[in-house]
Amino acid sequence: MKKNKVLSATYFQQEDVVGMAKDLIGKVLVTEFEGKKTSGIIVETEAYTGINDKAAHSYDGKRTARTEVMYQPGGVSYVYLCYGIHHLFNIVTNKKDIPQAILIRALEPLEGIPVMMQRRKKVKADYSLTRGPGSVAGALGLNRNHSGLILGKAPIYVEDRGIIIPSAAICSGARIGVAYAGKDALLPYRFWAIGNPYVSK
DNA sequence: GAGTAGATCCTCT
DNA sequence: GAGGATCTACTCA
Repeated sequence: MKKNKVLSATYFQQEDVVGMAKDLIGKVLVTEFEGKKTSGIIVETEAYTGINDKAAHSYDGKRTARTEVMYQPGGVSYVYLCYGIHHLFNIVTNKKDIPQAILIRALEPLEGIPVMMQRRKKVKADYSLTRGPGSVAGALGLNRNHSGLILGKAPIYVEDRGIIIPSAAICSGARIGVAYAGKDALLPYRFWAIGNPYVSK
């Protein structure tokens, strides 16, 4: 019986953001809000490498009230409202003052599926429940009030449940929805588990 | 099945 | 005042 290991903040303070984005595939993201526990296996991520990355909010060291959490030490949540509708959940990584983050794009639901369906106002469970970053945050009950929370304990944490995704089953490619970033949009900073139905097309 | 438009509100200029 | 790290539904074939 494998022991579930909660990833500590120091894990997220490594310098290899892209490597961590890949490593997070197969880990389990857990939230506990209003006494309701929801969790899912991370099956798709994107790395945002901060000041060098035109697609990141923190490009060129831009520092605003919104991006301030990205400058914190790794292991902090960054939740951002996009298009007035969707919340996107990120994990801040690297050391203090280095604004890098990993966007969680898709999960495979494990626990609390009825709660997720309720939050997403769905009557039947299908693959769209946690496919896409806006859906993930919605299903887990995250909103921008949860930005800046420390990961590693309730209500938000990431567990290693011993789920091994072989490197060969992880694909990488260009990111989605960041075409405005020019050539930076083509960087292979997106990772996903091959063949998983929850991964967006 | 593929392509396109609309929703909707916070944030920065 | 404009635009965004998106999703869904609807149209057309």
